[in-house]
Amino acid sequence: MANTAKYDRADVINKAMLLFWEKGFHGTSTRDLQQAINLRPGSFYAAFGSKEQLFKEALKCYSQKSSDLLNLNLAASTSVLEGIEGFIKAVVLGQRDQVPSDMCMLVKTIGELTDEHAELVDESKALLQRTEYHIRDLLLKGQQAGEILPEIDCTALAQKVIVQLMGLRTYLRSSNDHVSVERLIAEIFITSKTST
Amino acid sequence: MANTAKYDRADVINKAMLLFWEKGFHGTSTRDLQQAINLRPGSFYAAFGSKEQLFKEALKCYSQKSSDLLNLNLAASTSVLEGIEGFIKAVVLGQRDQVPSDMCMLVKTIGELTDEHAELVDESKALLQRTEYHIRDLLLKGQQAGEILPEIDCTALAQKVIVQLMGLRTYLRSSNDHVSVERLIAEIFITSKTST
DNA sequence: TTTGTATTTGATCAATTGATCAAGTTAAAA
DNA sequence: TTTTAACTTGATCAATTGATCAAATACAAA
Repeated sequence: MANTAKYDRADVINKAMLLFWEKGFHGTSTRDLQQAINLRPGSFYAAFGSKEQLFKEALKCYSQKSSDLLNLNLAASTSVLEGIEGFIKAVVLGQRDQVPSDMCMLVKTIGELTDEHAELVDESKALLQRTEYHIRDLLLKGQQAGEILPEIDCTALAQKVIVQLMGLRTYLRSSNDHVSVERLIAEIFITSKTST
Repeated sequence: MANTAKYDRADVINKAMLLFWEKGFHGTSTRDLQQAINLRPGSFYAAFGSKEQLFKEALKCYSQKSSDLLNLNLAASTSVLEGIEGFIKAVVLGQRDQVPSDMCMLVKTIGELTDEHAELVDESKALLQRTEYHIRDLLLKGQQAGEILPEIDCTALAQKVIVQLMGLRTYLRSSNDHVSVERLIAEIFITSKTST
């Protein structure tokens, strides 16, 4: 063996994620990154190989943080539906100044990039799909617990949730209208809930 | 007077719009543009001043095309609600292979760009808001015509339409699931329509 | 036809891009 | 302590970026 790396890989990826999230793939130069994470080109390319590979790691990091936030809201709630709604509120409204962009990093990525960076687009799509399946499974659990009307198709409802998340975050970035967005969030599950 | 320009400005802006829509602001180089519109740098900068100014013109062009499509669907329909729903279907599902991207160019722009290009972000936001107001006014007209339940808030419904448009176009780009998206479109006005 | 001005052309600019590499430095293993 | 392999550093690369400009060209007005 020999020398050991002086940086914390997870921390470095997290910092890169925040910068990519804010400025996008093309809007972030490798010099921006190297400065933000305090690595010289040699270490940078030894650690990640290319800007594209680091971006892919950043996407995974972002998705993991998002998943953590969902689990946090579930743990703090007494019902699945309440947990998911708490997650939606947290993501769309709750952390606006703790985060570099109102919009979803995965949405920003599939919006920005073309076939030229197919691997990054595909990764973003896959991570979005994973989130959708996660929410579908949670909804099914809530349905079994009697929180959701038995005639509701939870696969379709999960799709609706993802569409609302995409739409609402983008709408908020565009309009900055908190009040209306809060109302629109409250409407998402209104016809699916069992009356309690 | 003297020499006259050999290009059609509207045509040039339209071609630039299509390229910007596909590849985004940073993903499109001035050389890409100059080749696509067949203009040498001198003519290019004499005509548009900068990449940013041409992008702004492209945004306006995009929004005008979108408005034209809405009016086309209204003209082809017997009711306002049918016209708006036709527009949504056309935008989200109907022209997927006639257009360089599934996603809305205005959404792509506010997603890609930061304060560094505030003028372009603001222009995109303004054009999105104009569309929302346009739809709100149409919905009010439909409500006066008895198509929409009198207790419905058309301002809120117009917001909902914009959110769905943003969400559904993005979701389709991500999932490629036509069938589900078609179902989600049908649900938009389901609780607002008067029963006929 | 001549004149004068607007347009077109292609070379070129300085800055930035993503990435490479050899030399120097560090610390674990022998 | 010596060895050795991994890491760090900063100069540097070729390519591309947005943009400028002088010279050549073309056309409407005189």
